[in-house]
Amino acid sequence: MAVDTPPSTRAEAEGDLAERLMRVARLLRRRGAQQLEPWDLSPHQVRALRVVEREDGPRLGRIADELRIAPRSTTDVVDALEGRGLVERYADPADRRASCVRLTDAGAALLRDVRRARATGAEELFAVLDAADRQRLADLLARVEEAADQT
Amino acid sequence: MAVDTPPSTRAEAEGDLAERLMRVARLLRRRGAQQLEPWDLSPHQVRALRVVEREDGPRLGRIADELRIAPRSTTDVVDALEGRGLVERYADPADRRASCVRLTDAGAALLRDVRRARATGAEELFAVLDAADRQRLADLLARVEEAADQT
DNA sequence: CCTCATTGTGAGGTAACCTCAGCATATGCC
DNA sequence: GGCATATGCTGAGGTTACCTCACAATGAGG
Repeated sequence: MAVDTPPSTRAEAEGDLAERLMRVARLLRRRGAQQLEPWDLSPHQVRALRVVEREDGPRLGRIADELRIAPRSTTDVVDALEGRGLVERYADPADRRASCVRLTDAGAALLRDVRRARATGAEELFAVLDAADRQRLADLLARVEEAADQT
Repeated sequence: MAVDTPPSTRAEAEGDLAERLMRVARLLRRRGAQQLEPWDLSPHQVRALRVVEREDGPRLGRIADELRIAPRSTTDVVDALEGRGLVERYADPADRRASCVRLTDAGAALLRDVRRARATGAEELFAVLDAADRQRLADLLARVEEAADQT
């Protein structure tokens, strides 16, 4: 059915590189998902926790922007996290309409564990490369990323 | 709140590489999603089309395995695709319980277009790297992928 | 032939999104 | 100050893409 599998064309080679990268990313994501299975957290929830940590006391709206979901949906995400005692809401001192969110001790600890588990998974995956090759890989990716930022 | 941002630790460096890769993958995915927006297809539907092309007449169950969804869900995916005239079911000649799925001409054409759009997006993203660097990147990724396959 | 496994699908449930309406509060303008 | 308008969050209810369970049709093995 006219499938051109020979990976020799120029455009094909680009697609190949992209697909390869996506496959490795998938491996990484899958490993990460496995790692955080024991905690029974969705990737989105972890992402929310990370935003809360990074922004240190963001409002719900801020979290919505960061997660690229509707403000209304953020309410539910934070509710779930708060229900598990991982974060807590507190009144924004500067605006009485708004609530801010911060990590509880349990949340901070969990985030630390998740991060470590993830790093372990990554380390495992990249173990085939020696330090120099890992550095090369990181540099190449950095260049791509940087160029994309400016576009 | 005790966030260790200095990216100098060994474990941090691994996490950094992984995150960088994920960020680039996200750029790629986002570009891809934009590209196939005009067709109003979900990533999953495109994936299903690709499976149908690659396997050339797979049963529904096969598609389910490939997409890692329940067989029942595959019925809906194929229904949607068939409703748009991108694929069609036909009776499996070897087993009268089963249906197989094949691309229509429209489906094949669409897949071709999507592939081209994607390749264009990838080319754009990787344009900062010259051919040699792209090759290096592909090789590094290939080594990681290959090692992971054997694990 | 009679039992048991397998294939696809109808029915109905759940989780994570969404939009819209509304309340409480802030902000800008006179 | 007083009032219109914008903003931040949440209740209500819808959509989508999954899921499990039950079942009819068919295949396969004793």
